[in-house]
Amino acid sequence: MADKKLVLIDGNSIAYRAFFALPLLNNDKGVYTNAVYGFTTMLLKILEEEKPTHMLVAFDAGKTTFRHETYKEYKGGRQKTPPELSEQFPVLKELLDAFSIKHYQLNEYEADDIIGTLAKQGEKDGLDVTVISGDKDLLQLVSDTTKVTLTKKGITNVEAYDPAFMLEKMEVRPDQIIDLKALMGDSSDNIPGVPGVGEKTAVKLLKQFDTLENIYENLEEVSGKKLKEKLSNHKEDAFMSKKLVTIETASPIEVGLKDLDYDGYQHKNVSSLFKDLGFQSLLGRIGGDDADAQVESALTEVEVEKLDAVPDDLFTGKEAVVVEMLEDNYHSADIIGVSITNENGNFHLPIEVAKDSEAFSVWAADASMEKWVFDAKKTYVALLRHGVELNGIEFDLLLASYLINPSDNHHDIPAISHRMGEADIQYDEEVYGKGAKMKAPEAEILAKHLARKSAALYKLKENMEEQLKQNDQFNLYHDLELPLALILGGMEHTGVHVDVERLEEMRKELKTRLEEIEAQVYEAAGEKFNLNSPKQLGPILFEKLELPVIKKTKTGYSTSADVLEQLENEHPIISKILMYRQLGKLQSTYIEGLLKVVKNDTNKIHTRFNQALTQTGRLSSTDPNLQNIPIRLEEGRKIRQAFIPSEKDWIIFASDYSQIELRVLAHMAQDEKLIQAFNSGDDIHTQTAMEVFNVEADEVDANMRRQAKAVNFGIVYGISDYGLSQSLGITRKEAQQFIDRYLESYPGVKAYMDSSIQEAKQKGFVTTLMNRRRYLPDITSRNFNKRGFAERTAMNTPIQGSAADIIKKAMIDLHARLKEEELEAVMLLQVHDELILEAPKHEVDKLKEIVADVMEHTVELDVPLKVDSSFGDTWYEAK
DNA sequence: GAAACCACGC
DNA sequence: GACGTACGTGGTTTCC
Repeated sequence: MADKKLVLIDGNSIAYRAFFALPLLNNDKGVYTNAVYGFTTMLLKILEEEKPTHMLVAFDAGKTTFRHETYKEYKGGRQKTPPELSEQFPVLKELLDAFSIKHYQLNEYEADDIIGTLAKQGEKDGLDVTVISGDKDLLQLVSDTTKVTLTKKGITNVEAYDPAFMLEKMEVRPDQIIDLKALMGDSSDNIPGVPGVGEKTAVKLLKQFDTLENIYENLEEVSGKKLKEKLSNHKEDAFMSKKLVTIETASPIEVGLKDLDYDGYQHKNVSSLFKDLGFQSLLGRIGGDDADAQVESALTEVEVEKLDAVPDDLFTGKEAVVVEMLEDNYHSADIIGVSITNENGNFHLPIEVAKDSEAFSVWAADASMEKWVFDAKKTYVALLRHGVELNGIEFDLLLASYLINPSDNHHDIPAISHRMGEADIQYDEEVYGKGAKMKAPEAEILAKHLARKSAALYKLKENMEEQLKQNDQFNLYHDLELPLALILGGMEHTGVHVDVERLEEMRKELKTRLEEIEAQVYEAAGEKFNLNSPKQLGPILFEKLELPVIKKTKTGYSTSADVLEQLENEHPIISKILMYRQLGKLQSTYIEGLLKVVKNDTNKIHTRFNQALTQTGRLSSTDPNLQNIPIRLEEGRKIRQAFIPSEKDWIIFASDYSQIELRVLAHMAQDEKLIQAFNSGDDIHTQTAMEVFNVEADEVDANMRRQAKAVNFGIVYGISDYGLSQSLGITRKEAQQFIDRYLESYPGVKAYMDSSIQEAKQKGFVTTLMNRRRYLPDITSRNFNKRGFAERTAMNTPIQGSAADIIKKAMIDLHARLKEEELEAVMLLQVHDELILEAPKHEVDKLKEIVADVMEHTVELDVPLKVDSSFGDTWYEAK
């Protein structure tokens, strides 16, 4: 037994194993960590059990290897690495650095070759060698002094192969592994082998003939005519395969054993990273006496100059700017500091210095001076509140990150930095605390934290823009989302005027009615209870009143509206509960909810549109959500009476796209029938009913139209047969039949849907008209559910996302047009397929023409876009 | 503070 | 046959 021990780890293989073995968890900062976590548990185990004196983790480099010269289809057809995994590789390397473990990759070579080369050197120098991988190919390296440990199931469940165990388990010797692979091939690496020869046959042949060469020299002795034929027909494939699977043990590596000395890690580096990654459970496993002590941060020192006046020569025309607030509502939050980074360094400005400085305001307003920010809208609105107009915003890290991959939630400077392999920054939570404990740190710490943020911003611009260009998304980013951010900022800042007295009136009226209904419910139930509690309501309905149980939830009886509606004829209490729910919702969410957020000095509401959240490209609206103000039921619709113009003799003006998603579908699918349907101008749901039920227009009754409408709805939102069955109250089978009939009626749509799924499988993502992306890693999942969901998403996102692209572009065009025509009208809200404006009454005629014109022609599709407009003294009247 | 349930819009 | 099913936001209750 040698006293020196070399451990060689196949980094890619173990990372892949860990990624697929563990659920896709991310830490509280939104960085995916499952592969890193799995890798770490394995690493800790190895350190404990193997006690290596020399160590290295090898990674694959890039796309091509010298093997591609032999066979250009090598590893062809392989699924692209999911972005959720690729983004973990930089973190993995950080982890290895923290453990002081050497890692290495070499252009044109695979991790296998690096490992093979070092294993041979180790053997020669008399070291015990252990190779760790999940790839059976590595077994060819097994010898008396080299053992290969393969992951079995999961990540820490492993099996160690020495020559004896190999013979027992694989029935071949280590040197026969390459012959074995040459015969059986390997579909995951696209290695052909001999078709029809699997593991069993290959082992049998090798037992008889020992080597591949020997098999072919004695082909006549091979038993079985078919097998002989197959072997002789694919001789070239077999020998090429052998060449491909043979590990290069003399690769031109630039590291040697002397570089691989391993004498443990610095405890503080590892524990600090574990804390960063949220690996609380692993902290205990690395022991150390300061496990609970405050870990000093591993950050490098940052230089920042604190300014109490703005010097004339501060600005260069290319600066990264961070305007920091603690609370997330930038319409009211205090600015706690401003940080600027340019080629001369980092500079910190207290907000009083910034907003009172003439030089700062002039620079801010100067569009020729570039500003690079994270969240243009937030930065713009926050400064606007302090009377500073920010022009010349050239870069928005938030929008860039969102467009590159919307599913990477948590788009913030530290998280993005870590994803890009820049660790020299802390998360806000670490500096400010969270929840009730959140507060600004002392000035020195704050200045440094903000300096790190603006410095990161300054550094990341080039790389992010490069990624956008490579994705062909730079136009989407630069000419659509970035200008839109400022328009949205303007809308939010303008706010929507509210008739507070009207809301108060409604509240009083509702309060009385709610109390009446509540009393009636208690009367009918025979006891008082909390009517807002499903947990208390359940037993009353289903035990005391013995109503039939239709659906259960995880925790008890379901009392949702669709359940209650089915019970309406069973007991008079039900309709009262439904009414209570309906009115209660209006009262708490809308009346009281809106009253809570009205600014008392102006009676205005300032929502925030989240432009970097939805997976489809739509906006969302919070605090309050003005995209879900009731309209369907009259009772709720009256809420809209409280939304009024901000000036006397002004009106509310609303324009909405008619069936934009279905029109987009017709265009993208190039379905003749659907295009024809829209060109004819007839009612689309009736048209669908005619197709699906195979009847003439005058035979379509209300029920058929209703069903056709639900199917159209399903197509647009990508719902499943189950979803459609729920909305129509039919069985899943019947729903599936509807969908099938729809797709038969519109063969172009069917072909398009299939191609979307294919595209997702091939590229790993789908795209919209303007190149927005959505990654769908689940598209190849073996889990029926996940895959089904991914498939429906692949069909639906290009439609919904393209519609989102279009209305966003319309907003930019309309903004420009209103200015051009010198109208006072302003946009207030966007609700996915409609725009709400306010304007002086006398502009109405012009608006009717202009708004529809802009919206209908912002893009030209193969079907017309149609817009309906209306106006009135309140949002309610604009219908 | 988080999870569960419910309900509103597109 | 699985297993839980468009995208969001927000209110209330309940539990830790």
